[in-house]
Amino acid sequence: MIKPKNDFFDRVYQIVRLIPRGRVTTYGTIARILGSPQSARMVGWALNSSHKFSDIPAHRVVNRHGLLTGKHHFEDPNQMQRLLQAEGIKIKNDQIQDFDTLLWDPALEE
DNA sequence: CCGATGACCATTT
DNA sequence: AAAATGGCCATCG
Repeated sequence: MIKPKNDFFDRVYQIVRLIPRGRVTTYGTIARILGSPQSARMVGWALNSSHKFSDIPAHRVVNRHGLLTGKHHFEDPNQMQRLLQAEGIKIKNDQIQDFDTLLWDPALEE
């Protein structure tokens, strides 16, 4: 059987990887899907490790307000905003516009 | 080994 | 209504 503890990390990666292009999700949303609505911090930590991975579009993951809180952790802070804009997402002052529309919730899709 | 921190969110005072 | 703290799990010193 699987190990829930290690799975936490992996599960975050799975979900982030499944984020469609032009969409964004939040730490809290992912955490809720994982089964712990308050483990959003671990989601952020998982993304921190995701830095070493290449298949983790962390730029599509933002905080509850659609604010690019983690941009500072990227190779270049501007890159996160640039990537999102490249997908058709409009950002102003690190704030995603129409965030409510772009928000992708797996629970709603599946 | 123990203490502190971390890209957050929700609840309580 | 705003501010403060708790909670979650793992990694770093």
